[in-house]
Amino acid sequence: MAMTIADIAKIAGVSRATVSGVLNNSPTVSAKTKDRILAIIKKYDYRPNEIARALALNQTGIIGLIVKDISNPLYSEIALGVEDVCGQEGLSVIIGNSHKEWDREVAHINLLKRRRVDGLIIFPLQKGADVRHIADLKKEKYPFVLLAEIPGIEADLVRADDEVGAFQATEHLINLGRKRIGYITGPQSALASDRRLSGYRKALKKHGLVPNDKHVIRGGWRLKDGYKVGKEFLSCETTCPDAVFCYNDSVAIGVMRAFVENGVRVPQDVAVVGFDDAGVGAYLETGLTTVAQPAMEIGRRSAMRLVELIRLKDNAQKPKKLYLQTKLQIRETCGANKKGSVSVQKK
Amino acid sequence: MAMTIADIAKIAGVSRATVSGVLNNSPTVSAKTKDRILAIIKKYDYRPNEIARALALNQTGIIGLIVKDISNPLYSEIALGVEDVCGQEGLSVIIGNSHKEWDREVAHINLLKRRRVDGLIIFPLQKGADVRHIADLKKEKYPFVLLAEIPGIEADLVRADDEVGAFQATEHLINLGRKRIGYITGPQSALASDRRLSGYRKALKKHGLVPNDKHVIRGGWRLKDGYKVGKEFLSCETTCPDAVFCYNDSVAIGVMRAFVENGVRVPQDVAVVGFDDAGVGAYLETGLTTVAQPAMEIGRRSAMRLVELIRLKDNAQKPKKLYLQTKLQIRETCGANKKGSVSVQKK
DNA sequence: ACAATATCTTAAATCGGTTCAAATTTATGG
DNA sequence: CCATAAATTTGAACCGATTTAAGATATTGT
Repeated sequence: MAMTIADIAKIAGVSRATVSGVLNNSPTVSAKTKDRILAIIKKYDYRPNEIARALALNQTGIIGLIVKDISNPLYSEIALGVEDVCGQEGLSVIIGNSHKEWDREVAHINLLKRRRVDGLIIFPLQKGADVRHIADLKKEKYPFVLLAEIPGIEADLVRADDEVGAFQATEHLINLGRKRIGYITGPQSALASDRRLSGYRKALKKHGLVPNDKHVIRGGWRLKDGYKVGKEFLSCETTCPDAVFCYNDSVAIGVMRAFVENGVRVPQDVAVVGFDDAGVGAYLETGLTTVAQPAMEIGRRSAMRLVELIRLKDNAQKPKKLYLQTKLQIRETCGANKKGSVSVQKK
Repeated sequence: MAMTIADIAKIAGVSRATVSGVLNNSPTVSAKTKDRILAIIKKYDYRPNEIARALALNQTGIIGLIVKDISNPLYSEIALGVEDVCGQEGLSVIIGNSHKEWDREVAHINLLKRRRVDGLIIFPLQKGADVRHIADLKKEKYPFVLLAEIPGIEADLVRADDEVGAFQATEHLINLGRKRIGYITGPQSALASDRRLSGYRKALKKHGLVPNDKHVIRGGWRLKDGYKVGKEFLSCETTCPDAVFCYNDSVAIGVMRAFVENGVRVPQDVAVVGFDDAGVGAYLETGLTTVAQPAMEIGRRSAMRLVELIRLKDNAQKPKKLYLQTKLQIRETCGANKKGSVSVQKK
């Protein structure tokens, strides 16, 4: 088996306490013994057992991150940000996928609590779900940060400012001279879709455009949802919009496909704007203009906040809510002219 | 603080050993006391401390997964597969990003060893790197599975069968009547690129086509690498290929972009095939034909193998190497006809 | 040189579980 | 009813670290 602190102590002819002192560089151990023991530790390649340490210290140095699906670029980039910050702090990250299933979300949280992780970052199920497990976290003062609001629960939160993002996108379309701007919503359960709708409406209002109910259509989150709505738009010629703002990029691509198939040109006839900028937009022949989520930054900031909560211990203070700026990524589906050279994304 | 096994024991009026027996449903504890204690556990919402458990059992129920960058769709899908299998086994997964940096890879492995994770799945740096840390794992009989070969180290491995994948893609191009088929390589350090080149060559050979050195060009892994090579191809008209097989999808998209910009039509003038099928191909206007990596399956199988290694304990047996089948995903850049009413019209 | 301090080291308790030989209780059969 | 076997339960050691009061050594001032 691996070396233990006792082995090192015996070899060095000191007590375990002294070795422990060296490991945690306590100032009370003399420089001489410290160096001597350090040398021994190195020589025998001794690696302190973090499990034993965690038990004694009552902290694991591990946090949990629960997302719906790590293979979704949005979440994986969030994860990257989380891991980045945590890595710097010496924390490890356990990832759990809820797959949008309540049972799995609960099971993951329970397991992570048993593992005594120091804190949790959770992208929770939202509307209509039983959220007692989250409420419990709060009651137990377990450090955690949410990546999406849960109605009825006041907790630390980090997310993109959807409303402003949507507002800016819509305003951009208006400034380009578009008059009949449509919005394709996300799935019913997505609060973010409601907020984006709200930003969209505010922009119309500000510029004196009258919202047309026919232009707000329930969509979804997949390409085919957008495609379907695109066909719908085309069927009623009189009200066909000259610009479409979409819940996300997949929907935007779907709606574009429907348009293009029917000879409707993007952006000449209809401009299109997506949301998320989740990796695809830049690869399209006609680059997709989209509201970029600061996904990496969401990950980073939520991790930083979580670290704060963990350090604070006595977190009696009020939860902080952080709304990060989106960035309108202008490409060819509206705004930018098609250029003769590749626009190479940095990153 | 949270309840401990001692608290439950006291409440139930039994010893800690008995409660422990209940938790691990040992057959020696009577049904009656078992039910009674179970009720108490539920009532007080007692959650056993997995840290203490890990210390006593000398196993953590955690595994480590080290990839280059979790925000890369290929790796995030692998991660999904790993987490899926591990979840079923009650294992948690710690993810570490090496960012292609040797230091980080080593640091992650070291930390995970200190955390006494039960095993590791590693996508390692390859060519030219110091791999002693991996060799050490083997020496210490630490259970681990690699997702890419390391020259000189015999270890358990799960990866896609690049060579066969490349062979099939190339053969497909040949069967479509293409005669001058090019290959754009990946970065120098990628062993996978060499294997794909080899598959490509075998296919040419099998069908009696003479390989042309001008058609194998060093590329890279980014869109702009492909774009650059595309321009190169175009500059020497006489040797311009009528089909290009690319190291990955990004390169394929880059080369397509170069072609399209110069009025060369895909697939009519030049067919293009990518590799990976990492999420983008299906979203393009002209769907990208590509060799799909079984990423999820790679994750699943590597996790399954790791679980085996962990269970086996005495893993004196020979490492197993698993090469998973790729799948040629035929879309419009070669092979499939564009679906829908509109054919590929110039804009 | 000696008492008073300042430095360093250690023994033992603790964290919250598991394990197993030994002790206790219950069941069986003659 | 008692001896014996079978079924349960328990006490104490253990996993590998940290922590702190107390003990040991070294240093200082006079």
